[in-house]
Amino acid sequence: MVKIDYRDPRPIYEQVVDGIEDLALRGALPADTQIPSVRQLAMELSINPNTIQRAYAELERRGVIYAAKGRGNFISDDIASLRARRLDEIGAEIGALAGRARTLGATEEQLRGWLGTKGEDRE
Amino acid sequence: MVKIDYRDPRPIYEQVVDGIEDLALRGALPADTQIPSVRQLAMELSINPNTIQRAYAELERRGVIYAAKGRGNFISDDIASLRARRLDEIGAEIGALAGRARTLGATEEQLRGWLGTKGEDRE
DNA sequence: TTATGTGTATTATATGTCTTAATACACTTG
DNA sequence: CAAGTGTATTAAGACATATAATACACATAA
Repeated sequence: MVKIDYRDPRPIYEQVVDGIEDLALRGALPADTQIPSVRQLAMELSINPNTIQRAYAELERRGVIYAAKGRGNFISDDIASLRARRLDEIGAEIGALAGRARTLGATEEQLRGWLGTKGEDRE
Repeated sequence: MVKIDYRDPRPIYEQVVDGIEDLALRGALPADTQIPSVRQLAMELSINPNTIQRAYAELERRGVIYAAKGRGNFISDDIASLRARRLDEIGAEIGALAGRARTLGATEEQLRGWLGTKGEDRE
């Protein structure tokens, strides 16, 4: 479901949040799919249930999952809008990095090259 | 010289490091320019000298400044290579974000648009 | 109804990072 | 020699993270 990297300086709960959000936004977990229970995932990852509880609370706050007391946690409907929002954020990050790169003297060719994979026009 | 933003979740010493590195890489502080002493900058920013000490140690580790005991701290020569390295890092970040954006369904047009300012070809 | 598995909330403890505080010492310069 | 530098050390507090141990309400299947 998710993997924890203990060399990653980010807190565990954040890695869990990002991991599940990633699966949801990519469509790997369709809407209304049930995800592991708090205790299940804690067992699987060998971490404390409270840590998963915190991660799930954050995922619910973000609208990635919804909780049904006594039944479990499920992937939210309307992942599309979450995906769009996330793309906006990524776009803003890329824009900021591009501006910073230009400040340091990067050329437009470099910038386009960093985007990779398409429109490369190699000589 | 540098400004601290207390709403910024990053530690103070890190903000100082990034601020001075930025000034150096942009060329705002030429090579061999003396920067404020540990105690001076601490006074100016109303923070503890130990925090500046830590920031300067990190800047020296990165090669942005060099220290001369009893005299002060100075901007390093060969800022050019540091700038190049930083641009490589930014390029890698942009590449990663671009890949992630494609995974979420971003179009090449979107990606180019996010780079901003040039080659927009607006209709 | 009961048992089991859910989500949820609470309190306590331990650990690590960040920051401040207070010194101390070696070095450079006027 | 005095003042200003870098540098190192020890202590304390605030805060975030994670674990531990419960407790309780709800849903579902036996």
